[in-house]
Amino acid sequence: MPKVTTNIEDYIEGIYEIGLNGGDVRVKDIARRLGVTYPSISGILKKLVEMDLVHHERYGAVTLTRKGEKLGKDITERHKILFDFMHRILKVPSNTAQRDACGMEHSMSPETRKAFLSFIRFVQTCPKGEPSWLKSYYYFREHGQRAEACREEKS
Amino acid sequence: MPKVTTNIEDYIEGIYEIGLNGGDVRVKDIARRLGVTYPSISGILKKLVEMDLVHHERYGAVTLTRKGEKLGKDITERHKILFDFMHRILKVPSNTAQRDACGMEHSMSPETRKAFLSFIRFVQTCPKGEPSWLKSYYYFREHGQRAEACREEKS
DNA sequence: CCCTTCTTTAACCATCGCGTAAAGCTCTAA
DNA sequence: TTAGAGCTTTACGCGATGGTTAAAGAAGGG
Repeated sequence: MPKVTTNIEDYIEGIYEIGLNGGDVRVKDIARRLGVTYPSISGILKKLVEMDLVHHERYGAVTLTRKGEKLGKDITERHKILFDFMHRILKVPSNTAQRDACGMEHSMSPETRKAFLSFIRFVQTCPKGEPSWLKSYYYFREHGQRAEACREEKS
Repeated sequence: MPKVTTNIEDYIEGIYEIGLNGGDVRVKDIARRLGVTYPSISGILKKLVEMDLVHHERYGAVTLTRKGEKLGKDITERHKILFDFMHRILKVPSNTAQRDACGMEHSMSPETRKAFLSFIRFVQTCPKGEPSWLKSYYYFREHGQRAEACREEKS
């Protein structure tokens, strides 16, 4: 039984996201998204079927099994969490955050994921909008030292 | 010229960190740290020499070139930054944070790295010790909703 | 100077991840 | 209804990666 490599995860993620658009997921769609040739996809699909991650019969559309669906959703969410944290909170430029998330998403444990997600929610549900401490962080990063406001923070 | 794969990075990181203990870095040290056999190291070293990342002559000790030193330091720091953020700030358990950092360190751009580092410094240099908003985050993560104190935060 | 320990060489192996060429389906449009 | 375009699969091959074992060859301490 083949192992779930990062490449496999990328394929499953791709298939999952193509599926979100509605409509069948065809070999050509996957090939286009991943930037490889049709035969490569055929080969990978064999492996994915063997691993019980996708359903696929000759010349048919590709669908994720329950297991594949779970994995696809999982990776997609890890990606989104990392991206959101880096881009929306750390304010890392969008394309950089995307690239980094693509690599990092494969190594994120469920525990870390939960911690990041809570953090994002914590920031985004702040009743006052962008939290003051976050503004202080941007200031700190920009100027190399703390703003005055930060020192008045309540305990 | 071989590419700098994540594996190569792991070897360089390993060599760099062994070197920090002082004393020569020998093939056996690297083998023990990376959990592979001596001949594997000999093989890899050929590649690392070719890539101008290490100096090494037959039966001699291994030293990093300027380029290798830079890379080793770089990766080690990315690892540390990720680990510190996840463990010390997000409070992800140490061993989990270590494992995640090992994978994620390879995909961290300089920009993201700077942002994380600033964040850690921002938290750790808080004049009042652990910032109140961070306590609020732990509370939020634990209880699924914000503590009262958080709503009183100053702008 | 010998013996242990370290290191290297040589040969080999299993995947992996992709490609090309060519053949085989499918489905549509005339 | 059939021809052809487009999609998919098969067969084959390739180069890189990342290791292994077996055995030979240095180094160095007693």
